[in-house]
Amino acid sequence: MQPEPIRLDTKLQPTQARAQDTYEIVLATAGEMLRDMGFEQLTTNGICQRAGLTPPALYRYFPNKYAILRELGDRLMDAQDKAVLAWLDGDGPGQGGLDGPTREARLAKSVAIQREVVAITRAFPGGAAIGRALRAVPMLQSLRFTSRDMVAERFYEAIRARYPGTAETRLRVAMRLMVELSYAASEMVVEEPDRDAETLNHEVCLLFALYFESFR
Amino acid sequence: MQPEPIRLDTKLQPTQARAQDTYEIVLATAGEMLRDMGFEQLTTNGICQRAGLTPPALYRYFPNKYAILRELGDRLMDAQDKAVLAWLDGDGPGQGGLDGPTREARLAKSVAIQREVVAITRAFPGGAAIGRALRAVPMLQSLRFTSRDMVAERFYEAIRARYPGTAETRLRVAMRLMVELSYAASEMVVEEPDRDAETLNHEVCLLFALYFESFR
DNA sequence: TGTACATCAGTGAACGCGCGTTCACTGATGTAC
DNA sequence: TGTACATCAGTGAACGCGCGTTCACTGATGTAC
Repeated sequence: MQPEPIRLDTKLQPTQARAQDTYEIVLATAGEMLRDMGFEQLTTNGICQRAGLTPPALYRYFPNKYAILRELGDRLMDAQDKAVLAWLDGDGPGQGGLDGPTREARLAKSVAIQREVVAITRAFPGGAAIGRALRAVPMLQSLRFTSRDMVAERFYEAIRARYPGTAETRLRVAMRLMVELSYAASEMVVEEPDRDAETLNHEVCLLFALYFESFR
Repeated sequence: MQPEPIRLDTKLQPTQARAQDTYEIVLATAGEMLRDMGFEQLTTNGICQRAGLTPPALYRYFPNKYAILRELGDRLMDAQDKAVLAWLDGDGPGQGGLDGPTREARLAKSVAIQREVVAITRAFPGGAAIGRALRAVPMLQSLRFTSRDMVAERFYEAIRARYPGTAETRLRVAMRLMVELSYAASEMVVEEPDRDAETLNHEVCLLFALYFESFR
């Protein structure tokens, strides 16, 4: 007899304004607790207590605590991905994030998006902790992978025409690596002391800029 | 009234052979369960059941499950660090891992150590999962940071004389970044399908090789 | 080499607590006429 | 514009289970003479 599979989707969507507030308060509180104590200390009763709710109010919208984390993860990744893809597409032909007249110009653009991703993560309640929790919970790892592979594929499409001399499989793997390491670098910056944040942002962008030039 | 701080050190060290076996079986079983189910599904009772022990046998050596994870983390990081530092020092003057007559020669050496770290992680029961768990449990994050910063400092010492034109603070930050991203890359390789492993190993080494050349 | 005793190692069984979750209900909001 | 009813949203209180952990004990190993 198989154990019942754990549902990860949310249940009812709130319709009234009060319900919408409750829904958001649950998520915000869960994010804070994740930040303060880590995923394994995150409990539904704890969220309710801190949020000033009773458990059935939470269970009206979320079937279990994994669904809460999934929703938080979805939102954080969406926010990051949106920013990165908008940057990649740019605001006109030849104006994408990877375009630029000089290496310095391109580097400056990279640093800007790197900084933006860090800012998004920092502004998100429990941002850094959410990323770590998604890694640690096997059930939710696919979320990270899906997001990463989607972004990597978009980068691949954006650059494959530029480097006809480079094998497609190599470019694909390179983009996956680059996106994964960018995530890791962002997480590192978020947790590092502020004084090193700017240097780290700059260095990681330089790292990838030099790497991209090797495709020629 | 503060809650009692959680001890992370092990309790008794086993003296007899049978006890040594028990100690190791606990660790090996915990590693497997970590791999199969993740940290938050890891329970002391579960470890005992799977290992064919009763709980008091476990509690004779480990005060709680964090101490088990700490010991696993210690061992994995030690094994990785030892390999990397031995590589860095090499087997004679001018024979360190970073030395080499040509870029190709240096790259080949980097790929070798990258491959070795991946192999060490793969051979370790629950290797990849241990790394993720260490990230996710706030209490144990310092383990990762300590290991990373120590290795980064050794790299810094190994290269600072070569690049007198590069600011020391930049080199230091660069080495921390490099080590952190190497960890991330190794974890990625361990979880990726085998067919991409070699390409990834090669690409990540190329990435850092090009970066190091920018210090000149 | 055998015996007595001390110490080490592990068992069987259970504990209390807090976790995720649910039941039966009350109060708040929206809507039809 | 007011009233009656339906639906949405949340409460109070508790549930059973499994978690980490411990008590009192038995069996295994080592050691002194």
